[in-house]
Amino acid sequence: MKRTVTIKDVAQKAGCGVATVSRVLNGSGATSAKTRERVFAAADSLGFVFSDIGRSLQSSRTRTLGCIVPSLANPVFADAVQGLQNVAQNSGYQMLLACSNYNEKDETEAVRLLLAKHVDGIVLTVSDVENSAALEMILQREIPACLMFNKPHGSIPASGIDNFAAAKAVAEAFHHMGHTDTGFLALRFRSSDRSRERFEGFAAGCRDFGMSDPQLLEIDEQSGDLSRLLHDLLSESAQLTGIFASNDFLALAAIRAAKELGRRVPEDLSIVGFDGIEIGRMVEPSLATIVTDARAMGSLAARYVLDHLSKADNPTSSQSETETKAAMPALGLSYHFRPGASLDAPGGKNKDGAEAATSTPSRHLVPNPLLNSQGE
Amino acid sequence: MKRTVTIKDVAQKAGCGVATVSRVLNGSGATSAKTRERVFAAADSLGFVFSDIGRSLQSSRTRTLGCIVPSLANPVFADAVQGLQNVAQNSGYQMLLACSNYNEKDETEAVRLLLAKHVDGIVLTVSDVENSAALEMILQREIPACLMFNKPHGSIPASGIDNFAAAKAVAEAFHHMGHTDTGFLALRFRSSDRSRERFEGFAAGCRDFGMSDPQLLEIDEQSGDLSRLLHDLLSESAQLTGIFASNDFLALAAIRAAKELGRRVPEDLSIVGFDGIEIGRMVEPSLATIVTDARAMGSLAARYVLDHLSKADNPTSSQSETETKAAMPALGLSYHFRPGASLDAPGGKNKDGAEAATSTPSRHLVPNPLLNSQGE
DNA sequence: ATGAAAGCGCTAACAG
DNA sequence: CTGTTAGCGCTTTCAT
Repeated sequence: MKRTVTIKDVAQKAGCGVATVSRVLNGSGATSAKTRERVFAAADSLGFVFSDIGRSLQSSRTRTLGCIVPSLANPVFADAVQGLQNVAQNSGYQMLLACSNYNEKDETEAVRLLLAKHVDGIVLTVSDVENSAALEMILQREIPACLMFNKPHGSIPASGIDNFAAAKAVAEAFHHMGHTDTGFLALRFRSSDRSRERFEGFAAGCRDFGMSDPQLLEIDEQSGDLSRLLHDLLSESAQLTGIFASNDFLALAAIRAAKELGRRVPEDLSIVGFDGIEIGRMVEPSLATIVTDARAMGSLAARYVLDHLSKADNPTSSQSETETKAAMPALGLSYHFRPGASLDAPGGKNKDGAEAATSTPSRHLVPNPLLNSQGE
Repeated sequence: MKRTVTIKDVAQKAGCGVATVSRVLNGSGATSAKTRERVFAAADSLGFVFSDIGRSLQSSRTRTLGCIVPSLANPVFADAVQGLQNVAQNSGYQMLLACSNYNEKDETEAVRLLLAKHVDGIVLTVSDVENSAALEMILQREIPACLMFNKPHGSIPASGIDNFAAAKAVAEAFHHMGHTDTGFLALRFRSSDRSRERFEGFAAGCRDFGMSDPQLLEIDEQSGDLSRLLHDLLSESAQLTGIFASNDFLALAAIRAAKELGRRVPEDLSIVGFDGIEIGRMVEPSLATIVTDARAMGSLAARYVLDHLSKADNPTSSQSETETKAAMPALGLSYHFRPGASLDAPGGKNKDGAEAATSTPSRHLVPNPLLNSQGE
């Protein structure tokens, strides 16, 4: 690897001091036209680029955001990262990305590394907000941060939707179709607060609508392959007419498993997902689900963090004067229920016809000032 | 944001010099048990973490890999990044991720930023290998790098498959089903060397099998929304019985568009994709496609780069003595054709029955020494 | 308008 | 065994 060209090299070639080079190339301080000329020429011919690491050491800012998601295999997270990435890029920030692989050890280690790298802010999704060493480290360091998909924690806000309410809307949809015996299907139930919130909301909804309590169908990630586990689970709960899966991925897998078991979807079993990934609209039957805007979650979180970088470093920041440091509520995003062929009345005898599916009144809009028309 | 705890603070609290702290915490050099004790205690109570930026400045290594992909919205790239991420993480490297948004300007800018941040290596996918300012910068800096999805360029290897050959296999599949009039559907044809290679391979295959030359159906990304453009394109080329889309995303969109136009797939129009994303197996009709292992492309590229970091910095490196600097071939990966319901004989009268689809002899295995059983 | 020098956090070389 | 110091690349006073 070629030796790096430093500001010294440029100074030497231009026949001036390093300070002058800095001033010229940064447009700071006054310089004479002739020096400018020589410096530009020298820098150019040498292919000089400022070293961000020298710069960072001096300024204690890295113009880098850290991001931690469980995995990129789930499009929901990939989308969120994309949203974050776009915002960051447009603001001249780079992104250090780490995956927690759904486990807390990697999560904590990732934060440690990001802090060591002195990222200016962090956007992340943790498995359990209430019990995360990673979050504690962030809180202690008082570095600007924002959660995605989770609930707010301490002074750290969260961009996401109201999982509880959304899950309740799913119960409503099932009820609307005449279901009473349902199940909630979850992978990593214990270690995912999102999963738990959705279950609670669903259960509450079922109670509200006079349905039986949903049965918890939990999949232990470690014990074998998903498809076999699903087969077992579905066989054991043949009495259920509807299943709410904690995310679309799982819902899709469940549909496949049900089909393999010879159960028709939705005639024999209705299935509803959560997330609203695009694929859901292309599969057969199309997937009924809660649609969320993962991309927006990423953008919103990124914008929040960028807006809260230390004032000194962020002169253009639009921090509102009225904002208090104490309360840090959720950055609420809208969601809505998307009907799909995977949900019908038990036995497929939906009397209302196709219209019934779309009549469920479940669009929830939460105006968000941070989300402006400029998009990302 | 709380002031960062530095090695000096620890030294002061432990009542010793900074060098001692460094020695103790890094396990380098000899130290007495009592000092060790005090240093650990001090560091611990202060919550000290080494600053990578100070370290990097001194060592000129960042333990960071740069990665540039067109977008994360396409699961193919998300998977590749995931593969890269896993390898990097396991080797103690972090990843700076940038998206080029399929345009060369962002691509070049991203490289500039990564170089400024002094990443130790770069893994990327460019739109056009033959004409990439980004690649030139990398070449000039002589920083370890590896391409993904592209062809090798100069001394930069590429992990990927043989697009030309794979596309030829698609022609074979069409021919096998009795198609003669086909089209090649591409988005961003001009700016994607992958697209072009696939077209060339497909055209060559068509010639080999005595079919008509495939018609090039090009979509100009800028001129309106995809679905309308597809409608137009499909309407104009009603005489074709088969379409090969340059990637699965496009294939899926084409299927949808065809359906909307009232054309049955595959009876009226067969469609084949490229990439083998998982969704393809869940849609209706299931998508015939070339299956590639994007994840492996990422892993392989990462491993290549890690193996080629400057020897001095990478004592454990397993660089082969025989490897020459001159030739830099492709890091070939295997691919295979996956039959699907979206491809049938014209008119849906496939005489061979379902078996025909699977009989296409097109599995290509390329043993790769870099890809060991340890996975990522 | 410009150069010299301090200092950001760290490691390595050199003294003791 | 341990402390002192130089220097990594850069910006920023402070002189000139």
